[in-house]
Amino acid sequence: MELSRWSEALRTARAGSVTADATVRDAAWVARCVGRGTNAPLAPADVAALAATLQPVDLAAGAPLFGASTGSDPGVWIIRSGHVELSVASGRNRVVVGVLRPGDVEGDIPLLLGLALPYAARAVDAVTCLHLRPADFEELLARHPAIARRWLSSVAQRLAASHERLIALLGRPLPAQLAGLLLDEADGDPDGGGVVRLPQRTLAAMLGVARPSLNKILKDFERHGHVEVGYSAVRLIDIAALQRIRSA
Amino acid sequence: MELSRWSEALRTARAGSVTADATVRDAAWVARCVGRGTNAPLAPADVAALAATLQPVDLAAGAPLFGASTGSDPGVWIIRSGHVELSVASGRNRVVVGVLRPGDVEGDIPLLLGLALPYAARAVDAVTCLHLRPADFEELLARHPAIARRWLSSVAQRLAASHERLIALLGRPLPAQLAGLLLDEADGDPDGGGVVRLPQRTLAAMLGVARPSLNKILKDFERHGHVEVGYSAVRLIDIAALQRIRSA
DNA sequence: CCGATGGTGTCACCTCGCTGACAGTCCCCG
DNA sequence: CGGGGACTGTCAGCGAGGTGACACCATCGG
Repeated sequence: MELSRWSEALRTARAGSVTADATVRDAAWVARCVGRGTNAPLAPADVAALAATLQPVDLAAGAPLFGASTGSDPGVWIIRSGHVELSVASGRNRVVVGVLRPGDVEGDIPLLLGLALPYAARAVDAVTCLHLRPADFEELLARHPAIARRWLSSVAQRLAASHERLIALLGRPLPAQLAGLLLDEADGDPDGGGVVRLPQRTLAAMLGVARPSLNKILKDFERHGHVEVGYSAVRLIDIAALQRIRSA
Repeated sequence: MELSRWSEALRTARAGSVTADATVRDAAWVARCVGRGTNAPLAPADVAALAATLQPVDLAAGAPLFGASTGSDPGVWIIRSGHVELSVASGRNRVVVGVLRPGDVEGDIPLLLGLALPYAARAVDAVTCLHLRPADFEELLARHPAIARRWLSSVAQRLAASHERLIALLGRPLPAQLAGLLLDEADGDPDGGGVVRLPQRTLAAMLGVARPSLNKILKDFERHGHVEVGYSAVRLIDIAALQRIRSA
């Protein structure tokens, strides 16, 4: 059925530069559906309780979790400590489309849809996580109705959030789209304004826009003091101004 | 939080022609998330069994189900017979964004997200349906783990399908976008090729595109014998050709 | 049966963003 | 501590699609 494009990225591994951007785009959007923060299906207390039941997995920096090299291992991953990098092969280079942090839950939605994730995951530093094989996941849902109920809300909220972000992009001027994207994707950072740690190429792909066009707007924002453009990173300075531009 | 735009349509009832299109657009996309066919959370057998437990509701043609006049009645609606029209007020006219058919399930996702639907529903002909108030819905999920489990898959699939359709639109030439939209939204009709029963204005809004631009491409399709353009309806003639254009 | 309402078909003008290319800069790996 | 691969910054030319307006035609309620 039509859902198949969720994993088109992995299947169509051609290196053509046109499809490469499509691959990055799909993966980047799917990566926004990770269970995180208030949208995570499991509360920290749940995770602690489950750690006793389900075997934790320890990984050294650089070890792969799923995708490509591991032969695409289905199941749900729950990060307890460390960071995991989500990347997609595009041509002969790797583009990072997201990073998992402690508390994040990944893999449930592809499991529910019966599809593979369009990206590969690799431990950045030492990582501790829980891995639920599909059978474990089913048992978890069957034995803990309260968790199942929260998981339902979590899935709905995560998909709806991404859905809504996409709708908000349709048919708006590029500056408004970009401001919205930056605000949505900003990492809540220690020091005030957030940071978006993605290369301009990925940002452009997410908006379905050419990189030069995006760069122009970005530098424009920088000239007006709204953001600070760095290497593979954009720091948001004037949140209010960006919000104004978003809804212009 | 940002999910609020799901219902922005109803709240911001300004009649400005710019926002009117945004309203139509949002509503039309949300309407694609109705539980239908293989994505419905309930099998026909489930519905029959529940009919004994939960009070059915009968409505005459023209009666409102939810939205506007009923003061936005939350809950889940399950259509057993008849047709229900989903429409949104845009300026001082009503635009239909979708139609519910027997077996369709509507209202669960807004309930999970805690938001109102952005459109109003009205019975087109005599309608029989089941209405679950929020408490009924919770009880249904709590007492029938198997149904809860299927509901989880259903929600994931419906949102992912809409999500995926949106991604497929980004940055593609208009003809490809339109072909994709027509193929996705076509009503499986008795006689061979499907029909899309939406005014061009709604189609244009869904693509975030101006109506003249859409009309141009549509007439182009008609000239090539791919579709037949009617009043508030487009009949698909050459499915294969449209599929070719979609992935051009 | 008729008028109001809204849907469709089309145009000329103009803006926005794409194409494709090239130079400079930053990182990481060896 | 280099060197190659990515990433950023920028440009000129061009084409797709937006704007706003207008004429004509279905539909429906009275």
